[in-house]
Formats: sequence, C-alpha cells, structure tokens
Amino acid sequence: MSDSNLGGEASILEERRKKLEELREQNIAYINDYVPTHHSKDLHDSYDHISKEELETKKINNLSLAGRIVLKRVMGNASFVTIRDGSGDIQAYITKNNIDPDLYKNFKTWDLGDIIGIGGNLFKTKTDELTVEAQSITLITKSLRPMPEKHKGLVDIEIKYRQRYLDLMSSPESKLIFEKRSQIISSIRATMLDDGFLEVETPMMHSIPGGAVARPFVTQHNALDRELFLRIAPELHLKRLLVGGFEKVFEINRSFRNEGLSTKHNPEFTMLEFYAAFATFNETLAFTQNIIQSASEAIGNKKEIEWDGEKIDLSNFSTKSLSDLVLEHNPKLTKVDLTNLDNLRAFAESIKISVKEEWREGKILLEIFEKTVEEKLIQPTFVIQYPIEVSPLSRRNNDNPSIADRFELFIAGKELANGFCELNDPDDQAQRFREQVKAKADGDDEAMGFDEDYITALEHGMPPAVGVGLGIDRLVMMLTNQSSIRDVILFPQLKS
RNA sequence: GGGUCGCUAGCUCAGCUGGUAGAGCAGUUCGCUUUUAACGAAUUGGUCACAGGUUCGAAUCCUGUGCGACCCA
Repeated sequence: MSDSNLGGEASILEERRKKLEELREQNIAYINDYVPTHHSKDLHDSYDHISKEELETKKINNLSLAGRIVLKRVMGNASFVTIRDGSGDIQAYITKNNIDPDLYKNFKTWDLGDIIGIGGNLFKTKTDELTVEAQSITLITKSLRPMPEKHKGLVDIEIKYRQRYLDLMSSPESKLIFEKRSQIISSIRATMLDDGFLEVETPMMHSIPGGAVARPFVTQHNALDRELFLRIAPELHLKRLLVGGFEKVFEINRSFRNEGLSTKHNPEFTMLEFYAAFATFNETLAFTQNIIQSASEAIGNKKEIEWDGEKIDLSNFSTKSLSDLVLEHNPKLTKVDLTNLDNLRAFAESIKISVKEEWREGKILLEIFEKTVEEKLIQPTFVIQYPIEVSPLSRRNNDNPSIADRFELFIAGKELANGFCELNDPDDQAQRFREQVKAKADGDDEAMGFDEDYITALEHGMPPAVGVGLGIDRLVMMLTNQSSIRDVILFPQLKS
C-alpha cells in the first residue's frame, strides 16, 4: 500500500498514523468514556473452574472489559484476540455474526498494543478456555508504536529500565515484582502502626548532611541563596521528634547518596527508619525480625526462601558479637590480639587490607570483619557489639565504653538493617561531631558536619531510645529473589 | 579505573577459514468462522555502531572511538 520508500520503523509509524487519522476523521480517536464492568482476573477467578455447560446455563452476558491487544489471531470472518488489562489476560472471540461488517473489517487493521474495549458474554471454547464473545468492540486508544516482540518479550536490558512501561506491559513477572514491593511496604507500615508507631515525614533537603556516613548531593536554593543537601538519612530529624515528645516514630522514604551506580546501589533508595523511646535493645531485635517475617508472609513466601542461589531460613535469626565472629572466621587471631593495635594491624595487612595510619583497633576490627566474615553470614544474623569509633551516633555500652549498643542484620552476606541505642548525651555527641569535622578537614568527604541545632535539641533532653534503619530496596530484592537493585526500583538511575 | 563479551531489518537473532545480506516476529496484500507463539501464500524493510587501516574485494581481519552488559577494584 505504502508507495513511499521509508525505512522499517518509519513505515510502521506511518502506517499506524494513517489508521489514527481515519479515527480522527470519524471523531472516535482517543475516546474517553469507556468504563468496563469487569477485570479479567475476576472473571478467571469466578468461572475458570466451572464447566463449559454450566457456564452456558449461567448466561453471563452484558459484561465489558478494556485492555491492550497482546495477541491477535484473525481467521477470515472470525478472530481471537488476547487482551491484557491491569489484572491479567483474557481471550475474546470476535465474529462477523455479531459485529457490523464494516467494523469487523476495521478491526482486522487494529494492531498489537492498541487498547480496546470488548462487550459481550462469557463462554468456553472447545479447549475449555474462558472467552468473551464480543457483541461490541471499541478501539479506545490507538498505539502508534510497536510493542516488544511477542515471543521473547523485552530483552534489551537498557530499554527495560529506561522505558519501564514496555517492560511492565510485556512482562507480567516484572509487574509482579513491583506489586510485591508495594505489598511489602504496606506490610511494614501495618506492622509499625500496629505497634503504636506514628508515621512522619521529615525534610529531604538539609542544611547540614548528617545521620550517616556518605557523600551528599548538593543543590541550590535561589531565594535563600545558599546550598542545600539532599538528605543522606532522616535520622537526626526523627530524633528531634523524640525530644519533642513523640515516643515512637517511623519514616519510609527516600534518601540520597552520591555514589557510583551498580546493580547493588542506586543513588536514591528507600529506607525505613524507626525510633522508639524507652525501648530495649533486645526487644528491638525481635521487632526487626518480626517486620521482615511479616513482610515475607505478606507476599506469600514460605519460611525458607531463596536469594542469589542461597537457601535462607527466615524463621530463625541468630545473634552473635562482632569480635566472636571475627575470631570464629580467623583462627589465626586470638582474643588478646583484638585489643592489641600492633597485632591487629599486622594481621589486617597480612590479609591485604591497606591499613591507614590513623585507624585504631575498632576500625581495623571492622575492616577485618567486612573482609572475612560478612559474605559468610548467609542465615539471618544480628551482629552486635560494634566498636564505638565506627558508630558516631550510637550510645556507649554501660559495661564496656569501647563498644556501642549497636547491631547490624546480615542475610545472604548482605547488610539488611542497622540499629542502635541512640546517643542522647549532648556533650558526647558534640565531641563525636568534632571528630567528624576533623576527619572531614583531613579529606574524608563522607564525614558528617557539626549539627549545632541537633546538639541544642539533645540539650533539651532526649529520652533513651533505640533506632533502626532498614533498606527497603534490599529487603524487596531478598524477598522477591532479585539480584539487581534495578529490578526492584521502577526507574533506576542509569548512566546517561 | 582494569578485564571479558556484545553492537547486523522496527524487535529477537543467524551469517564458518574474507567473495558483496538472511530467518522468525512486527508491517503490507490475499485466503481462512473455536484459534491460542493460529496457520498458508506473496511482499516491504539494511550506511552490518562510528572512523581509519590491510586487501582485487571487509559484516567478517587489524587499530581507535562511542554505547551497553557482566566481572574485578
């Protein structure tokens, strides 16, 4: 038909635009008043299990559905189309017997990807497939561009992320991950609210980046003529709320860290942070475990799940101290070595850690832990008793001032959560800030600034509290068995 | 930043030791009233990522650049 000599893509677009022009001429392009009575899943749920004969006696008539054409089988004067709506797929049967012949002829030119409406009645084909026999058909939205290939779906991984809608329309598995993500977050929210936590929102734009050790994104407020930082954590604001008198608060929202892109890191990511005044360390471990187990159940997982090829038993969380774990996995180290700076340094260097001049025992111990233990913590493990010097916001342990009342949760070798008894001594906190400021001056661009306003808040008195941060993206990865963070974030940041 | 692999029709991919471009899907046309990755017939569509080089001749061999994926730091 086309007398032009355009290339492939241009001719496809031109062909479809021509069809659109005809719709415009008839004043039926992009119609806006089609309201379907049903979704495909409801029909499958209600009638899939009923026999062909029984379904006929029920006379399910005058229903309508709307969705995208994903498959099309035209046989002269009768056709089948598979349409996909928000709930799933269903087949429709369209014959010239029931449809105006001109409309039927038109229908044959409709393309994969077009959004159509089908009105009619339900029946089952001789292969027992639930099908809508069309009494009316409507082209609701013309699609001008071709859908992803119908057999293999979308395989170009870059298009999958950059044009996520193509992934979602062609890959139900991908869509399911994001449905589960939503269910996981709902479950977490329900667990928090059930336990009496108040959901709050604190600023995303900070004057001083704090609450974590990371490089921030910098932005500019024109009217104030000053720099602002996208938050790297909500922590310091949430604790100000404890000062104000809220005893249990949580926030589920984005934080931003100016780091490289990888399958493990996205510059904006979602965290749950919660703070509970007067809570004890141990009950917080149990509560954290409960959050994760409930979320897993909410998406229908069994007790044992699989992630990255590892079988993980989510019914059993253990608790071990950091130094015990380091000793366990490094038989050459003795308990005495752990408190001897020279011995520790020598050991760290022997396993190819480049130890910096200013590192003390705690920092070296943590590096040894990260290098030799972390990846081996496959089953859920709360690691406790972190060195105080690597925990600038946590409270010192009463019995041992060199360690913090802090835990990190590891599953499948990855850190899922981080929590601690909060430091509420303003003088101790001020001293820790000064150390951070010094580190920053010495070139550590991840170090925190001195947050004077936060110190003022602590001087008003913050109740003793436990706080926890839990990475939602990573949790979703684990619970849906995905190995790339890009598969659990709808629009991940990519190199541009 | 380093290494490995990839880039051929709108999409997914073949294309051997160098001889001048192929298939399936999508599109177009025709046939077909229970198909289901519907089918059968015909047909449109290509600066083989880009730039150099070797050669009588390059999608193919070499060099560089770009983009992407994976692994490592």
